[in-house]
Amino acid sequence: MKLKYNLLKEDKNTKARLGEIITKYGTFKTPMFMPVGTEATVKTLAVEELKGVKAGIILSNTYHLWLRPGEDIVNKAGGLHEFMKWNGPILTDSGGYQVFSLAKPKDITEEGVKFKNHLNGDSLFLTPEKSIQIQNKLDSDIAMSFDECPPANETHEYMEKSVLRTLRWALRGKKVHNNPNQCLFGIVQGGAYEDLRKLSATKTVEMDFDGYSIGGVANDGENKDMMYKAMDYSVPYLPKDKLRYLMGVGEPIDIIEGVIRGIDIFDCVSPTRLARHGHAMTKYGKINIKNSKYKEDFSRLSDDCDCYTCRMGYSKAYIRHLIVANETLGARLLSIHNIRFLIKLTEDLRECIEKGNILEYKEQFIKDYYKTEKKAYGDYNPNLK
RNA sequence: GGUCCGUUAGUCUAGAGGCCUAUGACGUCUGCCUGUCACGCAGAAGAUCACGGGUUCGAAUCCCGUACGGACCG
Repeated sequence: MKLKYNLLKEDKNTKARLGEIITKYGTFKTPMFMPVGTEATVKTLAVEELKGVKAGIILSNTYHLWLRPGEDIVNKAGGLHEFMKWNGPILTDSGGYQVFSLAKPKDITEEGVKFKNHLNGDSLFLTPEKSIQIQNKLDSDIAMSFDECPPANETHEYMEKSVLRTLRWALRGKKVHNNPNQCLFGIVQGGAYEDLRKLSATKTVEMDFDGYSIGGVANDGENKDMMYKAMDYSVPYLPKDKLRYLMGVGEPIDIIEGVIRGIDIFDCVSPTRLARHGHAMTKYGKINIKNSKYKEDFSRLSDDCDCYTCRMGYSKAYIRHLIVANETLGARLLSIHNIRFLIKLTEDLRECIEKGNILEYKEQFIKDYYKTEKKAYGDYNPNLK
């Protein structure tokens, strides 16, 4: 059975929407944040812990599983769900993002992309067809089209060429897609160029995918305007009855801005990577647990957090000790906390859509979060309907 | 008691008269991380080169003495 999206409610004041996804592996509400499980594991977390943070769906990665252990082994295991014992929905990224970070511009051709295996330097070639075939075998619930993911600051000339190629690649992938249990999403590209986002979105929608994502926005963290424009220029052309996915985005404010702009699901490595690097996300900004001021701070990470780490009452001092001592439990406790923080954020946003107060929520969130967060949150537009 | 060896940031260390306002690692401190090449990356602080004297234009570096540590001999 393929996934089904039900639009449950639209916000009166913004483009935010409440929905639900029904899959063979369960149902979850949107907006939703997807933890990233690149190597068929959300780093440091066991399946029980993933359930504990109330993850509705996770993301895994075509590129990594292709190289190791290989899609055939995953297939023999009975597919990705059975292999990793996660019986909830899974989305697989196409490998586009990884490949383009490994490839040189000259190695991107119409046929596909030549690049070096990051594990052993072998020369590899990935095509749209190959990416989809691998994903078919991985047997994820949602496969992503193989797209080119150029930096948002590329020239209009290059971006146009790239958008057109990504459209041709999407069609090629769609033609070979062959897994009745798996749906396939198209990806809108075009950087921050209004005409190209429109072109990319309308042409991708014409191909009639099971859902749509907006890509190419998580390349430049400094420039939030570009990200917001990319959404504003794409979303109007996406059908209301299909899921919308903003790829790679996971800063809390960006999730809020995304939901307000009509996005349903997000993914990001930040909660787990930040955790491994010793940071905890809180409503008052993120904290660096390695800072010496937490040495004797026996309070929990957050007073109103319902994650396992906080419920247990693990203190900042203890978690700091674990991170400093390079003990894996530290990364695990922080990963649990951070993922739960982002999923809870999407739960709050769902409640806001029910109540119709998402803009007030955003204002309050910014006040709290950027009170301590040093990085300034620049101009933003409420993006009213 | 004698002979020899050693002593450089919190720790281990590079150093053989000018390239030393002293190297590197670990530790400490701070920052960064947005479809994971990522338990990673960047930066900072931290040393009167054991102490005192001497040789020399110039000493962490050579000489003498002292202290401390070690080895061997009485």
